Amino acid sequence: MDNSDVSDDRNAEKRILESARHIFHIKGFEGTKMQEIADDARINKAMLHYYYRSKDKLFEAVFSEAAMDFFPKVLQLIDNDLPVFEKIKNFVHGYIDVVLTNPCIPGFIISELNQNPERLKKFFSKKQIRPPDKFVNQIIKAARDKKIVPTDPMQLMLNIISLCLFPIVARPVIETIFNIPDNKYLRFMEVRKKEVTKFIINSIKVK
Amino acid sequence: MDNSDVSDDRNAEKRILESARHIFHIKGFEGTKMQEIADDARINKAMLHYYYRSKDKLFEAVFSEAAMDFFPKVLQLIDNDLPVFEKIKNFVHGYIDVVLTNPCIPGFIISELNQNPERLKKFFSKKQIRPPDKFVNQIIKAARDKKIVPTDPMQLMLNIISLCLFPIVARPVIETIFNIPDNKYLRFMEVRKKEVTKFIINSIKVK
DNA sequence: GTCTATATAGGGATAGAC
DNA sequence: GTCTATCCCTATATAGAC
Repeated sequence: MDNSDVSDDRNAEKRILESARHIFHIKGFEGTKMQEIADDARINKAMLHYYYRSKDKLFEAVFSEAAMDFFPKVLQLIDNDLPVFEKIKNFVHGYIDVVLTNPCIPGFIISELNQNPERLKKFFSKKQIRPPDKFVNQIIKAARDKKIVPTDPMQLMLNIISLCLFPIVARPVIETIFNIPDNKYLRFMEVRKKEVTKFIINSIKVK
Repeated sequence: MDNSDVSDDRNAEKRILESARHIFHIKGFEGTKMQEIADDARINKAMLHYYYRSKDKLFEAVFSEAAMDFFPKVLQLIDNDLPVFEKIKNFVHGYIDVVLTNPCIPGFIISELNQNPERLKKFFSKKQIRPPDKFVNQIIKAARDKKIVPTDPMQLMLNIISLCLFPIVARPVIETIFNIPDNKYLRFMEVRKKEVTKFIINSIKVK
């Protein structure tokens, strides 16, 4: 079946960005060839340069888009008014869900940032990411009220994110050493949502 | 200062592998150019092909070396006869120490494996990595003895590894969003060793 | 806006002298 | 074993017709 017409009614510029996104996310900057993007968008290679002057510019568009989509979502899930244990459950479930809809993005961002750490600083100075004040205050207050044990909010936040993201970023490694077949991984992450939530709350809750 | 002679007395083959390791670890397969390796090894490009027929072969050497160095160390630290809480402390501290001596390797392995998941399967079938039986049995027994809460050993192991590795793999991201200057990161990881140990033991310990 | 053709450079690999 | 020179292909980018 050929679904050319389905895509063709969106304009070329959008199709290019879509293909670029798809391929850059999987193969990274160096691994991606302009020809491959052109083919995927069913368009001529020259068109890429017509719309986005260079490979760098096209990559920049894809990268900012990913970062802009990614960081605010963490903040939104962690920096709200839910009570602390509910918030943690909600974060773990919600965050894993969100990431699983675009499972390549975290690895893409991390890997490209290791190549070129300046990229993020440039991005952050433009976009101004604010610190998670509500979360920080909430953790300090919960400790004062003896609901949780004294905890550095930033270390806790890093723990939560590590537990959610690492299994997705390192998926191929984990599939291999834990011998999980590819088609069982989603199910594994479903189970993991509950495990991680329990693990975190267990650790900080005062009993 | 020129330290050519210091390195020159080791033979070319070793120097090449050393440079290849260094550059592949940082830039990955696609990002690495043979010329750059040659320059770094202060040797001619043709020599690379003389010793290691192709870029693929050279990469293969570097990758297996990294994997062979990396996976057994996890096993050695987690699958021994220490008592459970001591083992966890020992693992977190020892593992972070080991990884920090080669901080690029985890990201290198993860990222290359996302590009080509077959690589690890090939490697594992050769090298035969055994499962961490001692650890698994220990966790089951500790739960039976009510020393820890009932815990899936594999989920626990994944939790521990996530907490240790993610902050190293995602270092540039974390430095930026937590605003940690580059020269403070080692200190941050020192603090983190204790935090993570506490966090894990707190979570599973029966009080 | 879209295509073909082509310029230009870079990168992997080899031939062949020493 | 080590070097220079070179082959050949691929990749980014542009020129110019339509």
